[in-house]
Amino acid sequence: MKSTQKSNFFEDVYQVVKLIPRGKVTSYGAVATYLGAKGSARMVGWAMNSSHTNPEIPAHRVVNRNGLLTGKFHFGGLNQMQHLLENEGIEIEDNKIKNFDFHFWNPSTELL
DNA sequence: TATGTGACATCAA
DNA sequence: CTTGATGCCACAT
Repeated sequence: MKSTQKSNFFEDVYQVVKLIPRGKVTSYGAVATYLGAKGSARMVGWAMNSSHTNPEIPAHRVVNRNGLLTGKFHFGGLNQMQHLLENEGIEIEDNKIKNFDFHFWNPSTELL
């Protein structure tokens, strides 16, 4: 167990993000709290940064606590993230998700 | 071992 | 409304 796995933390983040239903979004802090790393929302963002090696990670469904698409600059195009979200039925305005509360998917509550 | 960094969160002014 | 500062934890060098 030293060469087949990188870090459970990243893996856990990926698992949770991949479990996000279509048309739903979550926040870094929510995922961090669910993983037990409460207060370490940055770690989730870090994991997302590595998610580039994991094409199965819908990172576009992970936004900051304000529903703001802070990470869109890391996508291929600046509109890529917004387009993906809009494609799932989520409305975006000014780089921010509208009805964020409605689209919010809390792993600690929904996933359990 | 120590230092720097980060797609955040939260508070204060 | 905006900007600045601080805390947090894991990873890279």
